[in-house]
Amino acid sequence: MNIGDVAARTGLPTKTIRYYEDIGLITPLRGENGYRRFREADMHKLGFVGRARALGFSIEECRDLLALYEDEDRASADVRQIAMGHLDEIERKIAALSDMRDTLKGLVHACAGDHRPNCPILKELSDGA
Amino acid sequence: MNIGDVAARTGLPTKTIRYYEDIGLITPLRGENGYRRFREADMHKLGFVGRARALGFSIEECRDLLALYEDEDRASADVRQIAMGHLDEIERKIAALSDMRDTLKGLVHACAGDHRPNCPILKELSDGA
DNA sequence: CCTTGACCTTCCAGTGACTGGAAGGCCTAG
DNA sequence: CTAGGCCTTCCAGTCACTGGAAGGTCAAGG
Repeated sequence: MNIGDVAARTGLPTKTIRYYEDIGLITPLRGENGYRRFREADMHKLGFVGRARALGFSIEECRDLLALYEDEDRASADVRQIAMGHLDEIERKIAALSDMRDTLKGLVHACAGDHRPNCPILKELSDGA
Repeated sequence: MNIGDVAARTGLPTKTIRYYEDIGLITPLRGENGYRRFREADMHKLGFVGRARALGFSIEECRDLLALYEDEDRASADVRQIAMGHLDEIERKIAALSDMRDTLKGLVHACAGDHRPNCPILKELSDGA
């Protein structure tokens, strides 16, 4: 299979697939014409990485997860630890964003949003009161 | 005032302050020795940008907000629109992260996390079921 | 046989918002 | 006169791609 077919099947852009080869996540074969030749296993790995990325795992976490996936003697505890670390990270991001949202909501609510210059949003940014 | 004092007072790293000059957010004066010389107005702007960044506004949004702040004839509606656009962005990010969190939580919960290799997290990433 | 257009290749540069580090000038205290 | 703590510029790296240029390959149609 050529890269275009793999892109269509996995939903990943060809650029991204080449990038994943660059950084050693996958190692497709090469045809005589220099084209990448993907096996089912390569496709499968790309799907795996795509789903892990969609859950917000970093590339390095994806690499670790892939390694665990391919290790028949893995301990599920190792997988779980990566997932829990990532879950913590996500919770922290959500908390930070929620704080921003609450503050912003208050400011937007307090702002008349008309033709006049008076604006509590700018006042807050200016004073930090 | 030298950059170190400004950094201490605003809480921004010196590197960041120099970067903000690079991209034209501030324009401190220069002493005969080549050192940056910051006026109160520069400090004030840096505080403004620091607070806007803490609320998650992008640098370009900060630039626009600063311009509005310095425009006595601004309409508060323009400020409000920037803030509301950013608020939307934040809500979308929170929603995306919440989805990830929910999925991950379910998977982490389903995983025994012991010495055995069987792992629903890997299974999900592998199958996308 | 030739051309067209859709593929594929590599390589380089840019994104956002910094951050780290090297190499070197300036300034004050002892 | 030296030590150290400032300051300067410039270059490179981060993360995970993304865009684009220049060029090779392949299948179909004339």
